[in-house]
Amino acid sequence: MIKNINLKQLAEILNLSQTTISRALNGFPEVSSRTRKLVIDAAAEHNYQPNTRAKRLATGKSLTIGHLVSVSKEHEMVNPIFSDFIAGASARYAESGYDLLLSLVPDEDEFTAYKELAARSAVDGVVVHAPRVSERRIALLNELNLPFVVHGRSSEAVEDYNWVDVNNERSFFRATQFLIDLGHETIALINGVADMDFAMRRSLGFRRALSKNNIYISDDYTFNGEMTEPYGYRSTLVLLELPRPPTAIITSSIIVANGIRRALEDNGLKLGRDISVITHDDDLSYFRDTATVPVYTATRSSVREAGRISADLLIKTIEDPTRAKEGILLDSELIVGSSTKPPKP
Amino acid sequence: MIKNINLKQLAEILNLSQTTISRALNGFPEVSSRTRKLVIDAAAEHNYQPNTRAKRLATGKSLTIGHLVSVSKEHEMVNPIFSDFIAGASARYAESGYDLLLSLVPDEDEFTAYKELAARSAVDGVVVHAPRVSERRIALLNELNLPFVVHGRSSEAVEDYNWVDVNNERSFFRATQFLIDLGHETIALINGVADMDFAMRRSLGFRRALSKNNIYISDDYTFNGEMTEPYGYRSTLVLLELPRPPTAIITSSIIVANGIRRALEDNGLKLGRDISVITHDDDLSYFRDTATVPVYTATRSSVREAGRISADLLIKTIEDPTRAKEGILLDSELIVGSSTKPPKP
DNA sequence: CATTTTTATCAAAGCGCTTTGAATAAATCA
DNA sequence: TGATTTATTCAAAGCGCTTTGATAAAAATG
Repeated sequence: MIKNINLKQLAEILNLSQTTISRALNGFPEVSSRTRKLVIDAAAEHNYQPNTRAKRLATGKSLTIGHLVSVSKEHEMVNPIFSDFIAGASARYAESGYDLLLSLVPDEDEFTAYKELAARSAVDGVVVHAPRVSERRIALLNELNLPFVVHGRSSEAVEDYNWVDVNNERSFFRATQFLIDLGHETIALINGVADMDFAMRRSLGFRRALSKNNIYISDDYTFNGEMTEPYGYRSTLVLLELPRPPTAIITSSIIVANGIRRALEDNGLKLGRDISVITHDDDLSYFRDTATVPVYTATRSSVREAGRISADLLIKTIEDPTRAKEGILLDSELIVGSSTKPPKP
Repeated sequence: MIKNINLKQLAEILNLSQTTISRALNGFPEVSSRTRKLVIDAAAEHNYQPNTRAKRLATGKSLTIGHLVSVSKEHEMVNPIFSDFIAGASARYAESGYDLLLSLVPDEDEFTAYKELAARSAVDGVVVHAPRVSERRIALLNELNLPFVVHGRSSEAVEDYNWVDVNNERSFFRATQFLIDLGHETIALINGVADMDFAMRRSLGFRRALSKNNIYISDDYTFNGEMTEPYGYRSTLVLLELPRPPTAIITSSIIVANGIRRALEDNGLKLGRDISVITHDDDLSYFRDTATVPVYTATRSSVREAGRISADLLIKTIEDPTRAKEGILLDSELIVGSSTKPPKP
């Protein structure tokens, strides 16, 4: 059985004080290089690692970053992008010695969960996922004085805060314009839940492109909901029932896009040829489109990269609390695939 | 700004010793009920929560459970089931006051990561994800004396260990038999990575059904790989090129199944009518099939439920280290959907 | 060479809890 | 009523680190 030793034992072995060992291992200058080498070697030999619990109490830091992911009660849905986001963030945390505390909370308990985390001083900072247009969590976290970074933005927030977001409005504006340029005039939007900030911004971009081109689309052509595959399927069926079905559909998630395609094919329609589709593509690892001509025309932006960048920003904020708040706007690419064609005459 | 107080301050406010307060809040019997009420009320009023760091050092427990998820270097792929698994586990941890420490590590660093976690005493136990047929982590964790539960099993392990698994062999045996009963004789298997234990067992079940029915299938009909959508697509294209394409396909993931369907449809074939498909369905929240007649015939088993059960087993093991090791075998249902029909004559 | 400065090391305090062992007050017993 | 239990409460130690302030030895200075 592998046994670990503690600082005191290592001190006895080396015949040095705990102070010196602690300093040697933490890179303080007031240790002779000979001693430091001795200490480092002995630590490696005896498999010494400072006890996390003790270190945290002594330093007053948690060396932990919290991610509270809320689980929609209605569908018990976990946003699938979060695993890739966290993969990016986790890599950055590891570099700086932070642990990642993950908590999936029913969305109605979200508020309490943040308060509790702060009260018991469990984390040095948190990442706010899935911000709404109007987001009470931002004010709360400021009140709690808990450093945070928002993945996304919250349009109605009045105070400054750190955020990392994709240019959703521009993204969907371009996507819509692209379809219009191809000749489409009846375009549907299958979007996320309406009060999510990203959904609102995408809707804005969509509508700006339409109005710029003097195209009017009735509300029958837009959908808001949790971005599941069946949601894409059902919404598309509704669209196909309309007196004048759309010739193109824009959607917010590749998972929804899969549902759209299924609905099309169930109705004997072919993606691209019969109805064009553009999706936002978070570049999820298990859907990564590596074909030479991608299946979907997409506004693509790596959510894993966003995770890395958010983690980086958060760590900087934690380590320098006086740091000015920063917003980082990532751009998405418009990747042309085979799901978009001019409308059939 | 919301300020939190500590035990000492609360003791001064109440004019009681820290001992009494600690005991009152932790439910010890030697506190008068009047005092206990006083303490609990004051704690609530002043928003007192014991400092996590201090509590952990004092108790010698981390009150934290680690999940190390390895990220395949090759595809940077994060297994999509893990978010639903963790959603289930997280709920159980919350009940008992455990935090969840998540670390996504490149698979070649996996071993070191466990060692480090144990050496610095950061967790009270871990969940082992994605066990291989031959799994060194089991011996390692036993050596480290770190409680653990394996999600899945490792067939070549010699020692006892805690595990929670689905009956993969039986599941795929039944699925295969179901296809054979429908009249299929040329059946393909698009499976996970070969050295994963679940993939091996599913393959076993598949082959057992075939040989029981005296059906011989060449290796050209079986695939092993990371379960992405493009993998399902590409494998299916290969199958369709065979001199004698399969009339049915079994696969290990609904995401792969999506790729299969896309490949079929790109070739003018219809799921079910032209080629039957059975998939294993982990009941992922964003793919949850709620149709009255499910799209896919599937061996379904909720991975979220598995998460809950694994968490429960791990907590029991942590709280009673002498507890005998336990294996929990979950069953999957064979849900008949519209993706399976008798083969075309 | 005596004095100041620098270098290297250490003992002890402190982080905010839990827990041990003692003390006091109240209740019960003989 | 005095002796014994029982019910409450408390002071102090301890968890394993980091950090402060002191000290001794070595080096630099005048």
